[in-house]
Amino acid sequence: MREFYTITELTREFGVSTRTLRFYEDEGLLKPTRRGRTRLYRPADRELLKQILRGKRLGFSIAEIREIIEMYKAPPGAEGQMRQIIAKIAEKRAQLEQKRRDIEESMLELDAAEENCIERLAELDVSQ
Amino acid sequence: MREFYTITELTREFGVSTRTLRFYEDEGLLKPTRRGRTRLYRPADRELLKQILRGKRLGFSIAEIREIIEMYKAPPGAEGQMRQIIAKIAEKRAQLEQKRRDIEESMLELDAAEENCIERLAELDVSQ
DNA sequence: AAGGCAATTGACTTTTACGTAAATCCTGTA
DNA sequence: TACAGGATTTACGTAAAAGTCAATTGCCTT
Repeated sequence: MREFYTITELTREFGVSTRTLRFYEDEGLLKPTRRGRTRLYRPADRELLKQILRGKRLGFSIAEIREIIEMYKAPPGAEGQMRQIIAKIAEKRAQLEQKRRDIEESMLELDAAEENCIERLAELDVSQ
Repeated sequence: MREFYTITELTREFGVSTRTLRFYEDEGLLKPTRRGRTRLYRPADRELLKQILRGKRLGFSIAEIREIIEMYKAPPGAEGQMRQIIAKIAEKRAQLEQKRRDIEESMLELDAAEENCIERLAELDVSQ
């Protein structure tokens, strides 16, 4: 595994702009190290970016994604702290489960629409 | 099944504002009938609203949702037309499948994070 | 008929998530 | 050393998706 990625390497790999990566940094989502002023992303940063983009595809806002990330990297704190995080995890899981149900229902609708189309095609064929 | 719903009934049922419903109407997503100037939503409009909100939860933009809706209500057209719609359906299905994969990966991460928390709690217990 | 309340319209504002442009700064190469 | 090509910073711009506010308007009730 490579030690570092430049900003443009990541933009090419993931199809995002440099502006986007810098924006995520401003928002506290990414913290690449620097050589002088130029950003160097390590494999861990790259994994984090993957997580961020997954979150985006699922419709989470930057604020929500930040919340998740900070949840993951919370330091091993006191018991109350731990229990809070566990509660947050449960909440996120519930959101994902809702999305999962939404997907299944949407899939069913697509299936119905497709069958409809196919039926119409068959009718067109017959009437020829 | 009721014949009509008022705008506020729907806002209460789905937790959206009247402004939102009017906005969706401006955007061509909903077309409630009218009694005078006041909007009356029929069960079909209510179902459509459900679809819209599902789409929103999954992170689709208004434009994408409009595309899906118009796909569903496309008139039975010529063969080429039908094949185009089928292609669009396949595309949407692929998007949903991507989201499904994203959810599964996110779930795994939540699982790992939770186990981590539980482990730490156990350690705290022991050190007491 | 007057008052009250919900609904409508229209205009302006806000927030989010970047895009875009300009000026500056390195850095390797010829 | 000159310079071309990226990278950075700063600042302003913008599209999407509503929120908010104000002025009416219609309808019911007393």
